[in-house]
Amino acid sequence: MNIARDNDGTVGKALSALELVAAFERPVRFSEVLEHSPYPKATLYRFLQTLTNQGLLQYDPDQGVYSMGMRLVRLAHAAWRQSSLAPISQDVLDTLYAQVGQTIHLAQMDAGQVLYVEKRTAIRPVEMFSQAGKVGPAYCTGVGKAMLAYLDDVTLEAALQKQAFYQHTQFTHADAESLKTELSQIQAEGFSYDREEHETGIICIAKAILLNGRPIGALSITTTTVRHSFDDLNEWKQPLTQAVEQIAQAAKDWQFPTL
Amino acid sequence: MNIARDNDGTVGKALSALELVAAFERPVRFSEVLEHSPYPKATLYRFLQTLTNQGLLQYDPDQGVYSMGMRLVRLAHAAWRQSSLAPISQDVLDTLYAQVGQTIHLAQMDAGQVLYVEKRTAIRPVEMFSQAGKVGPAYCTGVGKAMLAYLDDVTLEAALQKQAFYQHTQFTHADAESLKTELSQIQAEGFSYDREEHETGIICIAKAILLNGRPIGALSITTTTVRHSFDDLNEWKQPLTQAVEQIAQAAKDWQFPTL
DNA sequence: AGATCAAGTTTCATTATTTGAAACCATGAT
DNA sequence: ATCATGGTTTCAAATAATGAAACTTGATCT
Repeated sequence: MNIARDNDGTVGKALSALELVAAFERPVRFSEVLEHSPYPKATLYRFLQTLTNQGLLQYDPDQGVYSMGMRLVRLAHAAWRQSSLAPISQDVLDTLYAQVGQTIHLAQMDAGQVLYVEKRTAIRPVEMFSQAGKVGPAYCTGVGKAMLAYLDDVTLEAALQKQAFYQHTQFTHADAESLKTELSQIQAEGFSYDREEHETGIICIAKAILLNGRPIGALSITTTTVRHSFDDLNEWKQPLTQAVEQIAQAAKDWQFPTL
Repeated sequence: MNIARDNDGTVGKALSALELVAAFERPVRFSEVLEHSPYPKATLYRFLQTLTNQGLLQYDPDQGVYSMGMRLVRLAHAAWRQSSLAPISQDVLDTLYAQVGQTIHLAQMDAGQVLYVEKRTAIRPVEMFSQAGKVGPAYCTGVGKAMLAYLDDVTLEAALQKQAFYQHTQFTHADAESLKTELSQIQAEGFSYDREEHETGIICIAKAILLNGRPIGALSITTTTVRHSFDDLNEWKQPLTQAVEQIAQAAKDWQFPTL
């Protein structure tokens, strides 16, 4: 959905410094960040200072380490309510889960990657953030391909640029060409499949959620090769389509609650 | 925990523009934001453009509206794992909830406000982000006062400055002086209480989670006046203390997993 | 103790970015 | 056709960011 996200101005650079800290999955020292940073010492230092001031990072003076700030959680809460499909999809997901009894994922796109915003599983209903906000690749997941299939040319090219095309399994698409061929097929058919492209034994059927022709998210039903065959996936087309349409309608209504 | 967060530089200003959008709880037009903004048209316009480029906002060209971007959710996910108490507290919270059977809140501090990061309730285990990331006042909640009580003078003053002291009920602290008196008492006693200060009928006992003398969060057990008296709250002192100590220990261990 | 070294912090002249008034453009209403 | 409204672009002036180098701190070694 997003195109460039290159360094435009100071804000872009500061945010890229924030991502550097995020990349570590633990609190980090200044020097550790510096090693991975393209910025000179003084510059990076000031970035981290500013980000800390702003609450996007927090600094522990005892250990001299930086970690991600809680302001992000508050902002994400706003993002969640304001523009994720999750809050308007709760009931639909519950119904769909009751119908099919398989793992369900609701995802959106962020910078060419898949971002999971909600799910339903057999174990522990939902585990807060540990689940939401997770990212995954687009080129080898059902939801990812479903959304890519409906992107306009410019956005698609930008997104393809960012795909790693890492060969997770023998079925993973190896390059953009191969993927593109499947994308047009997905668009024609309306459904996208993951045929053990991401993980052996895991398959899924997915469908994009469209609003005015643009993909605003995707919904998938996942299962294993042990429990189901590829053909079985098609039996869920009807409930999946219904759920997708309901979410699309809810999203439309949400756009302008005031008008 | 944070002090200033005033406009330092371009990053600070851009983020304050982001907050403007967040304040609306729906997608907004440019002109709506402009009305509430201290910045001139062209400047705000460029801020929103930059933020959109960076994925902190998203723009819907059909409706011409901005809303919070999904990159925030991804960043918050990192924040959540890296520096919230939630991931390391799961087991402790489960145990505590099993012991007391009352609503439990785990909170941290952000810019003088209370930020709820995890909870346990009777209904629907947890509701993802709709719960996490919520903010509340510090001056009239158990967790808020517990944390305030252990802040150093400078940080405390900055935090008090931000309290609204809105008179929610007849028991709400009306000013900083009155609150300060209770804070020293809380520090002496080690426990903080909400005696219907935020909402009539709702009471709680809370305790700060300390690391090297600094409050890194707080834990509370909430109930109602219908079910329990003020004195009853004290029966939870022991399990509450134990839970707090376990979380503090876990936080200490987490600081340097590599050493 | 003193010397050595690494990590973190500050300075300041240079350079690049941001700023915002005003002009411009697009769209829809009168 | 004209006017308003909301949105977008321009460009010289004002401001903020930059980064090499100097400095401070604190830990480790001799």
